[in-house]
Amino acid sequence: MVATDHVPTRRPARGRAQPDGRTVITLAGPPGLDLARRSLEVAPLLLGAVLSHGGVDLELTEVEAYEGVDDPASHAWRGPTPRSSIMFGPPGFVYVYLSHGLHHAVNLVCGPDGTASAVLLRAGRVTAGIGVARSRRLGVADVALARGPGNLTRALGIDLACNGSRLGVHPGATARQDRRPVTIRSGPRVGVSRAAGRPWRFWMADEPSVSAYRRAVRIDESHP
DNA sequence: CTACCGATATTCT
DNA sequence: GAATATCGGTAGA
Repeated sequence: MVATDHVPTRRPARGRAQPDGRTVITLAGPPGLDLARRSLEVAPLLLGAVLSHGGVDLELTEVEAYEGVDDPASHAWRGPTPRSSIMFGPPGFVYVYLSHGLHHAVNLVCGPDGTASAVLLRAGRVTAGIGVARSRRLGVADVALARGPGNLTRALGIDLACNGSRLGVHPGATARQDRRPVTIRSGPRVGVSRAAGRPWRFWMADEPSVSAYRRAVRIDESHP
């Protein structure tokens, strides 16, 4: 087998390419959205913001905040590793990881450079490109196209090739199309066993695209 | 509602 | 080398 010594080139996902070859993910958020704030502050502001990639737009309906070295549930808890180092860098970048060998999950890096803070994007409602999203999620009801972090990335065509790419942020380019006031609820994060008591999950009330809560199997309440 | 389990990169010991 | 994991689909009670 003749293999090249070069780094294998991943097939780029659809979307505009950046100079580094990765694809662009954009975010249209509310006025005043500032990813340099800590994730706990940013997370609720992201509800209603519109994330775009791979020909699909979706309105975020469920997110979770993860802090860094102070948050036992964060991948950054034990300090930087090759996987988590992106979270320790400047805000406005994208952290993608592979979960359980099967699903990708996408986070937006927040907080000042040198701190680790990120918001996991858990669910959204598709507002444009629904045909593309359906083709990536065959047989799934529209309301569930981006329900759950793994399904959200699948609907958008986000995978590890997006890890470390810069987010195109457009604050003030809102976001919600209807003017209905949104009720935001918060509660414990999904599938988290350490620091399971922290109510750092935020979602829109009465929103059918929000994923079901699942408590982690193993619970360690010694780190509340 | 709960339980199981696939499948694998990354981290931990 | 072993354990873990920001999960999701399915089966069964």
